Amino acid sequence: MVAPLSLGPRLTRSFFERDVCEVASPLVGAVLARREGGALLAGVIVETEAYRGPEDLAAHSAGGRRTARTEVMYGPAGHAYVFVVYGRNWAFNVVTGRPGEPHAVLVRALEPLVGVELMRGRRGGVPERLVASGPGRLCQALGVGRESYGHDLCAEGSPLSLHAPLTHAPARLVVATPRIGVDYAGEWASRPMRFVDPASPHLSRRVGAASRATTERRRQG
DNA sequence: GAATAGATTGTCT
DNA sequence: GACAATCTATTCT
Repeated sequence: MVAPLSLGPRLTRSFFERDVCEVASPLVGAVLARREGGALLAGVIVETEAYRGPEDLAAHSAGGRRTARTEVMYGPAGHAYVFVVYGRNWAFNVVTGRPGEPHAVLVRALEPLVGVELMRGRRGGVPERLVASGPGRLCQALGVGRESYGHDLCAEGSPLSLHAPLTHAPARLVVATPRIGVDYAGEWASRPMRFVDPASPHLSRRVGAASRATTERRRQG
């Protein structure tokens, strides 16, 4: 009997209270976990995007827009912002910064780590590299939906949680690129606010060689 | 492998 | 009524 894999310590509120890019970058390599009754599902984050309302025209909180949907972004950091895109797909974000700053990090892709077969089954038996390689795909794999809206990811016992990188995992390369699907956002569309591990086969999109050369940097594991 | 079209529904005007 | 921080299948090379 193999001992269950133990996740790293849960990330604390102060981790999320920094600038949104200072959170989005080190989240690459961190672990997103969900507990469903007895089952544990988890994956290593390999792709994130930072959204910095109100000035960021790509953010739902652009221009200080404050509605029932965006409300949680105006609250304290470390809470889940979940929304629907294109009718059928859910997307999972973490609120960052200080209360009143409507910032959030979109988690776009995971490397399945725990509960892989359960997640794969939910995704129609697709190859593992497609199990959580996109915002909608990872929500489907983890069973994240509207009921996760506003959950406090830092609270002890919360079914959704974020954890520090596994201690024995090798350091990951983190590359910044423009964000996906925000062409309507003017100059904000080209800003390097998407953070990926370019070596991962689990990304929603591969990273081009050009952006790799200009923006890559090493991060402590 | 790359490009394209269609699906489908919550949210906001 | 229009649109969207996407996904999938299909149709090309």
